Amino acid sequence: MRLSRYFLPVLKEAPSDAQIVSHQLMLRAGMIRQEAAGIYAWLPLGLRVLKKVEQIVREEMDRAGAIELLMPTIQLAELWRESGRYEAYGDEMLRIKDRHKRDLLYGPTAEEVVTDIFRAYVKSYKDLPKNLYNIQWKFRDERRPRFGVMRGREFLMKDAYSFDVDDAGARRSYNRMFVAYLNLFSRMGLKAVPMRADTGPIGGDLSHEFIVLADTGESAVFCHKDLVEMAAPGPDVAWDGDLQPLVNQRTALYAATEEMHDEAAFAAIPESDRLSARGIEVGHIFSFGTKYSEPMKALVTGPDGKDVPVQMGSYGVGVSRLLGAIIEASHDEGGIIWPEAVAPFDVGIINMRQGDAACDEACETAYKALKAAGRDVLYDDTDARGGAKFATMDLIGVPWQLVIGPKGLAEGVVEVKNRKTGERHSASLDSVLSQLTAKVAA
RNA sequence: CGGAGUGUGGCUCAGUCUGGUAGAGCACUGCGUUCGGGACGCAGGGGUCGCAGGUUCAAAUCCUGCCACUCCGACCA
Repeated sequence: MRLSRYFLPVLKEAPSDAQIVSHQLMLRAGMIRQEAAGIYAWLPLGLRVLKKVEQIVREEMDRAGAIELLMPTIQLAELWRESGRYEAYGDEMLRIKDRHKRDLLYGPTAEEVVTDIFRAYVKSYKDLPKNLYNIQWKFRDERRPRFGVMRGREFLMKDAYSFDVDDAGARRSYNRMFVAYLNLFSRMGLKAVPMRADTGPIGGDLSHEFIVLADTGESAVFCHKDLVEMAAPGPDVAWDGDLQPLVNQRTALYAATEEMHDEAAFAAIPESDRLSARGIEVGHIFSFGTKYSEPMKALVTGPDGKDVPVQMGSYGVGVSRLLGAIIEASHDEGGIIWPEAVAPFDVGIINMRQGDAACDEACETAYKALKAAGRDVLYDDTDARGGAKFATMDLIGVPWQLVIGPKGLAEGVVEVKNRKTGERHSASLDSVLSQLTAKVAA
C-alpha cells in the first residue's frame, strides 16, 4: 500500500475523551473512530488488525474441531422467551420492533439461536459431538461503556457452542476449547492465564476466564507466578485424545479473579510465587449442561433409544477487545508495538527524499519485491519529512522499517530498523530484501 | 442508575468569574527556502461557541430546560 493513496488519519495529539493508552493509540493511529458511546467505526488500519486477529481465532477454532457458521445479529424475542432470558436479560439487551410490531433484539450472545439451529437438525447421539462457532457482532447496552474497544457496546465476538450426549463428552469438549484458547492467545503474543470464574447468568458449574495481565485491567486477579510463564501446548496435541492432563497442569495452580478469590488458598502459596495483579478478560468458557437444551427441547436420542437433552457449553473470545488488550500489553512512548502475527503491515518503507530519482527508484524496487513475496507493505511515498515518517511508522507499529535515503544510497546501503528492539543495521538493498522476503517463509 | 466533570474550526486548548466585532498551536491550501528522527518564512481557507428557550441595546460569557461525551462507583459471559 502506498501511503499517499491510503486512508490513514493519524493524530499528533490524543483526543481528550481517551483515557487509557490503548484507546489513545488506536485513535492516534487512525484505527477507529468513535460514532457514539461504545460504538466505533473501524478505519482501514484498524480493520486490518481486526481481520488478522479474527483469522488467528478462526484457525485455532478450526484446528480444535469447531465448525464455523454465521448467525444473524437480529434475533427473535420468541426464542429468548423459550429459554426464559427475554425478561431476565434486562436493559442491557437492545430491543426493537419490526414493521409488523414483532419483538426483535440485537443479539448480545447466541445460545438461543444456536440451540434452535441444532434442535432443528440433530436428532441422534451418533451425530455428536459437535461444536459450532461464529465470529459476529454483538450488542450489549452497557450502563457505562468505556476504554474504547475494551468495553464497547457493539463488539466483535467469537462464540462457540458445544453439544454432547453426556457429561464426559461435555468435559472433553470443554477441554478442547481450553487448550485451543491457550494456543490462540499465545499466537497473538499474549500471556493469557486461565482462572476459575463465576458462571454468572449463563449458569453451569464449570467455567474459566482467560485473563491478560495489564495494569489497566478491569479486574483484580490473583495467581501462582508459574502460570504466567507456562508455554502454550501448541498445535500438535491429541485433539481427539485425553486433554485432561494438559488442563490439570494449569488448573492445579491457584488462579482466580476477585469474585472467586480465596484468601486462604492464596496465602498457602509461597510468598515469592504469589502474583497479585490486574487483568483484562479476553475469553470466557462455560460448561452449563442442559440449561438451554431442556427448556428449548433440544433433545437427542441416546444409544438406549431414549431422548435426552443435549449437554452444552459456550466459549467466547472478545475479538475486538483483544486489540485493546494487545496494545495495553505491548506499546512504548512512540506508539504501538504489534506482535508480527497481527501487525497491520509487515514492512514499512520510508523514502527519506521523495522526488529524488535514485531514492524513488530504490523504494519502488523494494516495494515491488516485497509485495511480490507476499508481504504486507506500507510504502511512505509522501513528501513528509523523514522524522514525521519515522513517527508514523512507530505510532502504527510496523515491525520492520526499511529506510531508503540519499545518504545511504551514496554508500550503496539502506537501513532496516526493528520496531520492538529499536535495533538498526545497514546493508545493500539486495541483501536487505532477501532478508525481509525470507521472513515470510519463517 | 448514584456522584463528579466537559462540550469553542479536523485535534489540543485559551476566552466564560467581570456580557461589548471569536483566538492560539497543530492540521489543511498556495508560493518559496529546506530535507537522515515530528523544519522555516510569507500569504490563505475553515467555527450557527452542543441544542432550545429566556434576560439584555448587546450573550461563547448570565438564567432555565434538554442532549451528548468522559471519569469514579454500582453493574457486567
